[in-house]
Amino acid sequence: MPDIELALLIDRFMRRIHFSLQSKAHVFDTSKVGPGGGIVLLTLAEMGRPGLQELTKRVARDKSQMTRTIRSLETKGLVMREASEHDARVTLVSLTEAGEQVVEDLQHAVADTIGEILGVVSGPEKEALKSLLERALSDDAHQ
Amino acid sequence: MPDIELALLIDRFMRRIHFSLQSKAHVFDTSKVGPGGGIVLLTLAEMGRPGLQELTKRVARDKSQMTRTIRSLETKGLVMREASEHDARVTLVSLTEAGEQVVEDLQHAVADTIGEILGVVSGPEKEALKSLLERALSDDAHQ
DNA sequence: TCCATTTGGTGGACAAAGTCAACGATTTCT
DNA sequence: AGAAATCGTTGACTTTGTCCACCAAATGGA
Repeated sequence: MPDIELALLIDRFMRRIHFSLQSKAHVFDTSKVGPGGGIVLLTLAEMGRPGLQELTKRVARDKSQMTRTIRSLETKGLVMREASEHDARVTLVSLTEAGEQVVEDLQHAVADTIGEILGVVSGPEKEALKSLLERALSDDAHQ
Repeated sequence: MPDIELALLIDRFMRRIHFSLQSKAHVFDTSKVGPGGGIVLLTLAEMGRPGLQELTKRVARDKSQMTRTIRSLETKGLVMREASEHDARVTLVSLTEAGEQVVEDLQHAVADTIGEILGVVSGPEKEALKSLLERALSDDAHQ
C-alpha cells in the first residue's frame, strides 16, 4: 500500500542523475544539446530510423516539443530527417555521423554517472532492475 | 558498460508515472498543488518538521524554487512555517491539518498509479527495488 | 572581542521544458 | 467520394529550472 516511498525514491533518484550529469555537462556536452536533446540522441541510437511519432512515444514527450527538439538537433547537424516512402505524412529521423560521435560521448558520460551512483549496487541487481523496468514499461498502453 | 539503457529506462519510467498521475490529477489534486507541490507535501509527511534547507536537499530542488513552492503551499493553508528556536536563520516547515488531509489523497493516488504500472512486478521485487534505491541515494554527497 | 567567512532563506531575471489547442497535408475506412 | 483518423508543425502560454546577488544570523579564528 505505501508505495509512495517508492515514488519519492524514484523521483530523487532521477534528480540525482540529472544533477550529476549537469555538473559535468560543460565537459561532455560540447554541442550544447542539453538533457532533452541528449535523451533523444541516445534513443535514436537505440531505435535507428524511427518516425517522429514513434520516437515521441518512446521518450514520452509531447509531439510539439519533439518537433522543436529535432529541429534544434538538425540545425546542429546531429540528426537528419527524410520523408518516408510508404507514408508521406511521416518523417523519418536518424543520426548523422556527427550525431553518432556525440552519442558516443554522451554514452560515456551517462555510463560514468550511473556507475557512480549505482556503485553500491551489484551487477546482478542492476540487471534485475533493468528487467523490472522493461517489464513495467512493456505494455505501452499510454497515449 | 552500456548502462545507458538503464538511464533511458528510468527516464521513461518516471515520465510514465508522471503522465499517469497527471491524467487523473483533476480528480485528486483538488487543491491544485501540482506535481512539484505534491512531492513536497509527501516528503513533508515523511520528514515531519524539517528546516527549509534540509527539505530542499531531500527533494533535490533549487532553494529559491523551494522558497516559492512553500509560499504557494502556505497561501493555500497546507503548510506552515515557523522560525527555529535554536537557529534564527532556519525556517521550520510542517503540514497543517488541511495539508495532512491533502497528503492522504495524494498518497492514495500515487499508490494506485504505482500499483498499476508495477502491477507486473512481484512484491519481493518491489522491496528489492526500494532497498536498491535507498542504498544508491544514501550517500547524499551531492550539492 | 571583532571581523571574515559560512550558512539559511529570499528575490529577480532569464532559459528550458511542458501543455494545449488549432491547422494543413496525408491516409484510411466505408 | 466523403468522413474520420493520423502525422507533423506552429503559436501562445504556464510551469520548472537555473543563476546570481543579497540580507540576516551564526561561526571560527586572531
